[in-house]
Amino acid sequence: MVARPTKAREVSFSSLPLRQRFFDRVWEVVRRIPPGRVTTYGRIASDLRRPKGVTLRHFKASGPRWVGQAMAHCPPGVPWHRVINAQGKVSRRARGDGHRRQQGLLEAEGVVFDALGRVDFAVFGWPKRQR
DNA sequence: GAGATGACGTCCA
DNA sequence: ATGGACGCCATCT
Repeated sequence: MVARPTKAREVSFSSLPLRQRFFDRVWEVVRRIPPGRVTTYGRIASDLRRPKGVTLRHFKASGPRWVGQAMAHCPPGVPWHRVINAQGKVSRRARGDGHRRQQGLLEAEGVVFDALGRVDFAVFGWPKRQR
């Protein structure tokens, strides 16, 4: 899949955007996260295979954000709420209050947030952190 | 078409 | 600990 120059709207049906392919892979991973566990955008990105044509540097810098984009466009049935940021917190949305709902869903699954709104990855992280 | 913006992470003061 | 700048670029205004 060669990254073809996207001339504004000419790509509507020419091919499934590279982005869509990547999103599919992300959702596949997120679906495997068990209830009551959480993982991070960066962890998912680094676990996924880097798309061809994307430099390591680029992927490292943008991968996590692409995962975030994938979460923003999740199809029904994907436990998007189990993905949080590397600081152990629920990421605030630029608009809306989805992050509140997210924390609520996690707490309903037994995930505990400390006073600073952080989750202990040693307890709730997925995959389970080895030590 | 130009400019701003991200459901992030890392580094440095 | 924590606050701010930066990288990177596809989308959205």
